[in-house]
Amino acid sequence: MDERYDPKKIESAWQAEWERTQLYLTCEDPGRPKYYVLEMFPYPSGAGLSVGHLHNYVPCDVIGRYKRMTGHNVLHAMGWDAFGLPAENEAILKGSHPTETVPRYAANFKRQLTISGCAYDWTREINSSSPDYYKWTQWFFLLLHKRGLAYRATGTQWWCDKCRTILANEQVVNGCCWRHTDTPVGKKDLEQWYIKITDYADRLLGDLDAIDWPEPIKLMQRNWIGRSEGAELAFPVAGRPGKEVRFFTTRPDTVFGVSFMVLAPEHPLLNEIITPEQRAKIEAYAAEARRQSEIERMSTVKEKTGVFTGAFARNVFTNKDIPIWIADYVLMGYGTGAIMAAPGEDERDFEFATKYGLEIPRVTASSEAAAPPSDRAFTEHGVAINSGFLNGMPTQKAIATVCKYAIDNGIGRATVSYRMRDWLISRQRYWGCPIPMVYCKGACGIVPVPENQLPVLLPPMKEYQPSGTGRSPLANVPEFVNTTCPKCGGPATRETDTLDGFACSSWYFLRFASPREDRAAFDRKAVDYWLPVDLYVGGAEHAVMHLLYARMWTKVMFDAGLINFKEPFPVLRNQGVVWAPDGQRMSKSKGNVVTPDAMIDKYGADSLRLWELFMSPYDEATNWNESGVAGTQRFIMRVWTMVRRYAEAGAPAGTPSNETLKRAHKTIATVTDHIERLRFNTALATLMDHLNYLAKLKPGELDRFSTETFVVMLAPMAPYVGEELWHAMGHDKSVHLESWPKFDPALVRDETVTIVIQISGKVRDRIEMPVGSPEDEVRERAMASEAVQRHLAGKTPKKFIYVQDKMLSIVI
RNA sequence: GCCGGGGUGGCGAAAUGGCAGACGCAGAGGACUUAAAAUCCUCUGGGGGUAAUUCCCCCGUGCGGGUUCGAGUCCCGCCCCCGGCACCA
Repeated sequence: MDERYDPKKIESAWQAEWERTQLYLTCEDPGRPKYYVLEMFPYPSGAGLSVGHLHNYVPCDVIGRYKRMTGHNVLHAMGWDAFGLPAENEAILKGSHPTETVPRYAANFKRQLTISGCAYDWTREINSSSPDYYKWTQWFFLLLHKRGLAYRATGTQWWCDKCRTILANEQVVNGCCWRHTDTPVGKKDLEQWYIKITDYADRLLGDLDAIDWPEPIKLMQRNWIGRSEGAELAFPVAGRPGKEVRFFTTRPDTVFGVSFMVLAPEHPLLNEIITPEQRAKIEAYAAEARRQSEIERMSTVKEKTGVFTGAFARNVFTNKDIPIWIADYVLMGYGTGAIMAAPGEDERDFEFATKYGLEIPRVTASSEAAAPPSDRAFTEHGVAINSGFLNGMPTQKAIATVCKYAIDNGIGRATVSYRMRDWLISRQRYWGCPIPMVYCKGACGIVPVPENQLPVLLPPMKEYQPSGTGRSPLANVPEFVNTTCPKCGGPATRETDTLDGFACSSWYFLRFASPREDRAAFDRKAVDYWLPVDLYVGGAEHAVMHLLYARMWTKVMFDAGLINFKEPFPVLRNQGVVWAPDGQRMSKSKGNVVTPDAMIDKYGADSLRLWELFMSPYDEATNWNESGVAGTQRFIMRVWTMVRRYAEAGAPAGTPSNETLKRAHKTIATVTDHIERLRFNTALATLMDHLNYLAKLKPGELDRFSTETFVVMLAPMAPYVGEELWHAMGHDKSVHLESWPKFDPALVRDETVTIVIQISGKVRDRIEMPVGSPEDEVRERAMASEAVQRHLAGKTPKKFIYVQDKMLSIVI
């Protein structure tokens, strides 16, 4: 054993050895419980991995190694989320090509992960942009299509001038493109593919209750799905037989107070109902709303505006004709694109009615006797007034009564509305998975590519940049576009859009179970064995989109009988963001990316890993601070010294002192508990504390049990040093194949405890007592204390509160 | 504006309602050394009392209240920081 710790020397040697012995190769083994730990797979960027990435990968690696030591068969693999905007945009920016950059960047990530000592089974590496992967992404799209969950629709979509492409609703941030936050988006009409995720809204919502996820993430998903109960009703358009305005309301009990209606400016009914005098004004307003920057239209501070259509609807409850307006605050994308306005009970309707001098009936009050406030809407639940057959009913009952009345009279029904919209999955981009659809020029229409013709290969293209026409660059490749109809054999064209990158990441967790399977997306037996994922870890920025899409696809697969579970990730945790030392996001453009390479070169991979674990709770955000790495390196050197002293003393096999033994068992108990709860920082602190004790022992007192269990517990966190020291202690087998040490509960228990004595809540003394001492004995000892007597100052205690083995509180 | 998370020494942070600051970083002093580095030892929230760094007291977890024998932790009201969402009928 070398006198000094030299990370460069041991790290490359052990890497080669682990490679040679295929230490991390994983196979199904029915004899052992499985454990599948998965990090959200990264997009391989040219900036390389940062120390921020490792704040996710190192803890997961520790869990993987720990679980292996506790007898689990662990699946821990890595892949690349390589298709999509980020990879394409980065390649464009550098004037290179994603087919060249992606493999290069991925190889660099792999190299960085390997030198960081992360134990992945690299034989399972996957890449979402390789044909043997995206063949099955296409297959899943066809599955969705077959099950009626993929459909084509014309949508008015956001358009970014800089990206020269269409954006999904989710990609519009504050009215600007999410990638060019200074570029307000415009609009373009296109026919595109949608995934009917709304069909799964209720299950996506309901099943949240059964999974172990951080509550804030669940809440964000609930809010995103945005379920609201209410009624869908219809009022006829006055003087237009057969025409009606359908609308959704959460407050059907206020129908008697509906004094006007508002349609979205894009509402298709408009053209048929507006009066000639109003047409010019309406069209100008609608054009304005459409052209308006979304910042303006969505601004909450902006005063409400609207235009009267000239048309009226018949409120079938009051039998009054009420004016129909349009306003940009009513959105076509939610509900039916039309609302009933009950200005007495809704704040926005109140504001609108006040501005335009519309009637404000009052139909809800806190009680039948009370008058509603005159200066604002009464939005709370209460009692119906001025409401015909609803009068006197509390809001809940009135809602139910109106819903029943609506069904009986053919006006509408109780229903549920969702805020979540269907997933627009088409991208007018080159770097994505081609959508396997064909448009027959004959009579067959839209025809799916037969499964045996998959994959539809992405054609090589030199000039792959968005064309700026709104069409995908693939439209410029005639050999790709022109094909024959799979049904009739006649001339046909291919779909030229590619799939949203989120499609690739909606099933990749299945692929790791059988990554080389070429007859199916996955091998059923392997998936039955490995899935669902036992621990899924990633950033909170994926709270809604990725995690909702992956959950939905899983449910579709379950429904299709392909898998036997409904939730892909029963346990989810979020790692905290590591900000740059300056408190900003690490990015290449800001020049503040700290790479693991630099840290490994300076301190060694194990020191870096320990600092990643130690610097903060893994799920909390923190600023990167290099000075701590020197501290964890110092810790490793002290462990090194301890083991060397142990080895030089001839690896004493003798019995340790009672105190040493107790400390060793307590350390095992605490470290185990903290790792199980992913409290890596305190797990390591416990080991440091234990080392502080062991390092003070004389060489002959350093016993085998304490020293060996220490190294075994350190090994998952610092795999190189763990391995080196384990071998230095005379073992031949890898430490990473050892069993996690067990503790003796009898040795963890203490015989005596320190009991805190408080007087009026202030600590005044501490006494040592045998564990389980009865209260009267503790009281007696406490009252005998000189400090207690001094603070009592002759007063008689009124009351004693005793917490067993912890504290005695004296109240005076 | 709404929703969520957070605010503890010079810094990163500990603490099932029960000894606030474990474990580290940085700093100070000392040992070793010709010297330095490394290493090891000691000290390190603020204020005060005392012969006493070792004994004792007071204050202290963003601010103001409250519950409790006891609050960093629970409740109410504010301030600030971070993230998400944007008139959701």
